[in-house]
Amino acid sequence: MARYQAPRGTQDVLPEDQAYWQWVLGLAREIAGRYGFQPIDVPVFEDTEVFARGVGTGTDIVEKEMYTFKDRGGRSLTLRPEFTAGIVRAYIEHGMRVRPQPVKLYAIGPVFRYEAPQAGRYRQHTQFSCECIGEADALADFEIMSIAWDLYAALGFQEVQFQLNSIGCQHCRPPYIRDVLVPYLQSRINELSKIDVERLQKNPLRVLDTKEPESQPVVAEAPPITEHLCAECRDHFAQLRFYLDMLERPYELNPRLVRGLDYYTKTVFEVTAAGLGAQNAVGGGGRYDGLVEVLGGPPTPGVGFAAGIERIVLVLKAQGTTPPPLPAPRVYFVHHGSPAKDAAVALADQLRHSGIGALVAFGNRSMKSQMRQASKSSARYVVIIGEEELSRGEVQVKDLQTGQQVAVRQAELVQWFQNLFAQHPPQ
RNA sequence: GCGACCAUAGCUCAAGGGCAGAGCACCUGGUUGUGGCCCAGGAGGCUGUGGGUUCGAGCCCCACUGGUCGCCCCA
Repeated sequence: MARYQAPRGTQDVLPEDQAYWQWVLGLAREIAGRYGFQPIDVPVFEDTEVFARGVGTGTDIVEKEMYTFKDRGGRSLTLRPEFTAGIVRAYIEHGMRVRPQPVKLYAIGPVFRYEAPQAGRYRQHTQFSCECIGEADALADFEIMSIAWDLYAALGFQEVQFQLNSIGCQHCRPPYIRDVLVPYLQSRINELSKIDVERLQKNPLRVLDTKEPESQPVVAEAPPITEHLCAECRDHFAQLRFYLDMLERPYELNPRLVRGLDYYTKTVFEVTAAGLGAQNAVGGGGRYDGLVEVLGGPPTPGVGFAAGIERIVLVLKAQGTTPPPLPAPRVYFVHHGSPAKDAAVALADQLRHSGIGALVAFGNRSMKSQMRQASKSSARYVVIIGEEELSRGEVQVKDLQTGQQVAVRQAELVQWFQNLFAQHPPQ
C-alpha cells in the first residue's frame, strides 16, 4: 500500500485518460471561440469576501463547503468554489466596462469544494465556465445555453436533458415568495417533511426543488413563479424560449428548478445526462444581473454557465465513447552493437527534428527484447540497424502490422517516412 | 455533516481461526540479428493503520484512516 495517497476527494488523471480530457477541453475552447468568447485565467484563490458576497452567504457553498485559510499576512483567502465570482471581480478590477459590451470570457481550471466525495463528486474538480457580462438581451442567455448544447452534441451525448426555468428578478421574486409561495407552503406545512419545514424558514424557494417524497404533492401543486413574473422577466423568458424553439434546442420547462447560488436572476438552467448515478448534472448556469453590483461594480447584467469535466468524462466512458487518440511516436529504433546504437540515436534525432516522433531502445538488450518493447509501444514501424546495415549505409524498416520489411538508405530515411505518413496519416 | 457497504501484489480476485496464492500486467531468457502466440524463470506483500480476543488473526471485536455508494447539495 502506497504510503501517500492523493488527498480525499482528489484524483490523478493518468496518461491513459488524458485523451478524454484533451478532447473535451479542445472542443470546449473551440466552441467557446466560435461564439466570440475569449480565454481568461483568474487566481485559484481569492479574498474570501469575493466568494462570500459573490456566491451568497445563504448558500451551501459558502456555509459549509469553502476551503478557507489564512495566509502568513493574516488575510483570509479561499480556494475558488466556482469561477463566476472571480471572473466578475476581474471584470470590475480591470475596468472591462469600457470595452465593447458584452465582454465574453471563458475559463478552464480546478475548483474546490469541501464535500463528502461520491460518484461524480470531488473536492477538486475541473470546470469549463463561460461568462457573458454586460448584456441583458435574452439572446445572450441563448448563446450561453447554445454553447453548452454544442459541446454535449459534439461529444455525442445520448441522453442530455436541458431543464429551464425563470426565477424572476429583485422586483418580482420577493413579492412572489412573500405573498404567494410562503403563504401557500404555510397552509400545507403539516404535509411537508421536517427538512422542508426548516427550508421554509431559511430559503423558501429551495423547498420547490426538494427531493423529499412526502413533500412532493405539496410542491407539485405550488403556484409556479413563472406565473408571477414581472413584465420584463416574462418578456425576457419568452424571448429566450423563442430562440430555443426557433433553433430547435429541446428543453424541458421545470418550474421547480431553483439553483443553489444566490446571485441568479431570471434564467436558470441545468443539464443532466445518463450514466452518472445520483450526481447527474453535467452543467448548469443562469443569469446574474445583480452580481457585478454586489461585488462593487456598476449595475451590469450577466449570464453564464459551467460544465464539470470529470462528469463529462464519466458520461463518455459510460456511453463507450472513445476519444481521438493523442499523437504518439510511430517509429521505434532497434539496434545491435554500439556503433549501430549511435547511428540510431542520430537518425531518431533527424526524424524528431522533422516533426516525426521516434523512440530509441535504451540499453543494449537483445533484439528480441527490443522488438518486444517496440510492439508494446505506440510505434507501428521499427527501424532496425545492425553492423550489416551500417556498413551499407542502410536500415531495415519493418511494418509491425504486416510483418513486411524493406531496406532504406539512411540518408533518405526522413524523406521516406514523410512520404509514408503523408499517405497514411495517424488513425 | 449523516447513513450503508468495503479495504490482501500495479490491476481483478482467492486463501473453512493454523505455511499468503492465482490470472492479467511487468522484467529476463527459450544459442547465429527480428515483436505478437507458446514455454521457462524472476521480481513484486509488515494482508490500510493502531489496539483487543486467542496457544495462534488476512479471517473474530473496537477505533482510526481511506475507498465506494446514497442523503443534502451541486459540476
